[in-house]
Amino acid sequence: MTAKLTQAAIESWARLIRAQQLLIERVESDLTEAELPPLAWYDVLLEINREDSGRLRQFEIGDKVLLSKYNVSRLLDRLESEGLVERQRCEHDRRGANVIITKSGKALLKKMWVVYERGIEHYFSRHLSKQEIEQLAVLTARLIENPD
Amino acid sequence: MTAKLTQAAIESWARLIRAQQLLIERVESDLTEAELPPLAWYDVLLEINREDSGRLRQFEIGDKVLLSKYNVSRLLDRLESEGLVERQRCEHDRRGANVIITKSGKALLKKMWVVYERGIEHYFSRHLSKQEIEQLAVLTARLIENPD
DNA sequence: GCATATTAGTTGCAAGTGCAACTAATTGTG
DNA sequence: CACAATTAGTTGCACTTGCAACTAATATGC
Repeated sequence: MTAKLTQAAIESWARLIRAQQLLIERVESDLTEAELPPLAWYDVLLEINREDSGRLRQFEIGDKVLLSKYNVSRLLDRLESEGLVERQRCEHDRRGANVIITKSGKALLKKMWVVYERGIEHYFSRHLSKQEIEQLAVLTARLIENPD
Repeated sequence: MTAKLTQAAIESWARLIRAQQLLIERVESDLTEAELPPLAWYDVLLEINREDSGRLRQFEIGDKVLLSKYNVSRLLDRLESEGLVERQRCEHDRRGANVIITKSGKALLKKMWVVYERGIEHYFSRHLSKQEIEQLAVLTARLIENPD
């Protein structure tokens, strides 16, 4: 109960939050400038595209990209109306849908990656050594794994 | 132009983003559960409270908490209508306002910190050693400092 | 000193998000 | 098997955010 937080811990926390906000903001702004959709679209398309089966249930998408079910539902509405994904009735569980990525979804993924990759290089990896990148990966993995 | 991104860099980036999203989500959810306002309110109140002068211009708040001017404007509307801050006409620059924190603003800051502090301890510092916290602070500082 | 550009802040509108309530299918329990 | 509980997904509503347009005050350039 008595949280014995050091000043260093608070500062480190604050910087982690801030760094991520800045990075995302910069990449989003690059995407907007290139007249491309936001990162969330990329994330969803990427996860579907990654699957060997070529499809993903909506709740699986939600788990993977950290979106609540209603936001997945509505994000997919937008993607579908842009012809980037399709929803197919699921045979085994007729409550739900399998989502698949279309040809133009894959094309968009490619177009966005050009901008996204440059952003990661530019705002992130350029400023860190191989070892530092590895360190960061280890530490953030620990934070992700530990739900509390 | 030819971004030579390693797989390790991409993975490290992805984890940084993900870790921060999860941490924020957890803290926000703790705040909601405690029937307290979102983190953004805390951030703004904290920045004002930190000032020796006891006041901050709106654009300064925006710079500090990484909010666009229109969002600062509207967030302050909400804070002001809750009696947590006050806007005072600025003498030297009559376009703008000085924002000050009220007694109940300070009280809220304290109440929120109880929950926030526990979150930082729980989701963050508990899982890292002193050295790791320091490492993370150094690396994220580098990312923050380098605008591109 | 005056026209122009810039900066501070606000606001209308469209879009996105969170919450709670809802439908429909599935799973679990007796 | 029947009934309750859970899970997948959608939707209405209120609130938040992003963008662009706006007002008003200050700074700049000739």
